[in-house]
Amino acid sequence: MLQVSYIRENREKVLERLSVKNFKQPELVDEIISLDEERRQTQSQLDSTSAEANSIAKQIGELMRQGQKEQAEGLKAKSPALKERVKELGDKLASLEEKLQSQIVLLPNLPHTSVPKGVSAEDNEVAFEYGEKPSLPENALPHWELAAKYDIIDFELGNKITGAGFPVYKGKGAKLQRALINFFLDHAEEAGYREMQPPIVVNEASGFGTGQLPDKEGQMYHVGIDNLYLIPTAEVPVTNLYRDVILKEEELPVKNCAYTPCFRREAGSYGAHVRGLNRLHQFDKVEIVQISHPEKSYDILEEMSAHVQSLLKKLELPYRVLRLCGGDMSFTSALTYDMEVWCAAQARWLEVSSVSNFETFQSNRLKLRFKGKEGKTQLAHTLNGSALALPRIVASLLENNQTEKGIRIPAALVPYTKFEWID
RNA sequence: GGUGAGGUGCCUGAGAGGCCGAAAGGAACAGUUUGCUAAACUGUCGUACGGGUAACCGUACCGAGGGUUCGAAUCCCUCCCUCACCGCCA
Repeated sequence: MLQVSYIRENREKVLERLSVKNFKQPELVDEIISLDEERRQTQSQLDSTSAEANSIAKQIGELMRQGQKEQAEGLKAKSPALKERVKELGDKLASLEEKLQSQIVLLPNLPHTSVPKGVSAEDNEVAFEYGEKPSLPENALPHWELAAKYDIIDFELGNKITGAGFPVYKGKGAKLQRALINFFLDHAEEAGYREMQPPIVVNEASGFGTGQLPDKEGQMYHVGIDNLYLIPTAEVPVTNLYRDVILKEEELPVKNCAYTPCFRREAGSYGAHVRGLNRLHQFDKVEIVQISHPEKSYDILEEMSAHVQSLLKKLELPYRVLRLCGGDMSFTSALTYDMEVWCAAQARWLEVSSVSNFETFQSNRLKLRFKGKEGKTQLAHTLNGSALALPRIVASLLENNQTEKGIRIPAALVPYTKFEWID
C-alpha cells in the first residue's frame, strides 16, 4: 500500500511509475488525491468541533464543583447541537477514510527506476546466465516419467488421496525432499538467517499485511469454518511476525528464514505445461525474509540474489536471472529478480525463485517501522526470496542428471541425501 | 466442547464518571558522580491523523464496535481474544 502523503506530494512521479507497471486506472490517483483533500478538511472541522465540545464539558465540570448549577445547566443547552455535529462529521470522516482505503489498496507498488518497461514475461530482461546446458541422450525422459521409472514420486497416489497437484514422494524421492530442505536451511543459516517455524495457516490480518488479501483472495485455500488461510508462501507468516512492530534502528537488518509447505489453488491453470512437478497445489519451500533500513534495501536485494545463485551453483544447475519488467512484476513488488533453472528434457526454463524488494509497500500495511537514534519513526523496507522452492529444482535435477545408470546426485547434496544415485 | 477469570503504555500494575494520555515500579535512552564495573542522582521515555517553517497546538486511541451522559479507561450491550480448571487428545 502506497502512502497517501507520498501520492499527494508526488503526483506526477506516481503516474509515471504506474505507467511502467501498465496500471490500467491512472485516474485513481487523482480520485485519491481529492478524496484525501476532503478527508483532511473534514478532520479539521471535526477536530475543532470536538475541541469546543470538550471545552464546554470541562467548564460544566468546573461550575458543578463550584456549585453554580444554573450556569452549568445553561451551558448544557449548547451541547446537543455540537454533539450532533460531531457525530455527523465523524461519520463523514469514517466513510471518507473507508473509501480512501478501498481505493488506495487498488494501487500496486511503484516499480524501481531500473525496472524495464514491458507488458508480459516476454519483455523480462535476462540479467545473467550461468552454466552449461547438458546435452542429453536421444531417449532422455521428462521428469514425470523418470519419477515413475524410479518409483520416487507418485502423482496417481496423490490424486487418490487428495487430487491433482498433490504428489506423494516415495523412498529416495522423499529423502531427496528432506535433503534439499536441510541443504537450503543450512546455507541460509550460514548466510546469517535465523531459522523460524511459523504456523502455516494464517488469519485475515496476516493475509492483508503482506498483500495477498484482498487482491489475491482466490489464490489461497481458505478454511471457512475458522476463517483462516493456508499460506501460499512462508513470506506471509514470517513477515507478519513483525506486524505492528517498531524496531530499533540497530536491530536492522532482521534476517529470518523458514521452511514451510506452501499451498496454492492455481485456479485455471491446467494442461501440458503444468505436468508433473511444474506446478503444484502443495509444495515445499525455504524462504528468506529481510527487514531493512530504507537506504540499504537495494544492496540487500543484491545480497539475497547472490545467495540464491550460490545455491544453484552448488547444485550444478544451469540458471539465468531475469529482471522482471513492469508488466510481469507482482502487485506488491518494486523490483524483482526471478531465477530460472534449465530443465533439459523439457528444454525449458522453470522459475525456482523470485527475490523482491517491496520497499514500504508491505510495511505500510503491516505498520512495521523502526526508530532511529533521532527518535524519528519511519517505515522499514521488506524483502524476501525463495531459497529455494523444491519441485522445479527436483524436476531439473532429475532431467539434467539422468544417465544410463540412474540419476546422479550433485556432490554438494550427497552429504544430505547419503546416496549418490537414484537407480 | 463445559465452567470461571481477565484484556490499561516496552513490561509489571494502579485507576472504578470530570483534576486521566493515564499513578507507581521496572526496563530502555541521555547526563552527573565514581579509577573501572556496580550503585546513586537528574532528565527523557506511546502512536496516528490534522494545523504550523518551527517551538508547538488540536483531535483520537486504555481488546473491537455500539449505547447512556454536558462529560466514559471507569456505567450498559454485543463481539473478539487471552489465561485457568475440567473433558478429549498428538
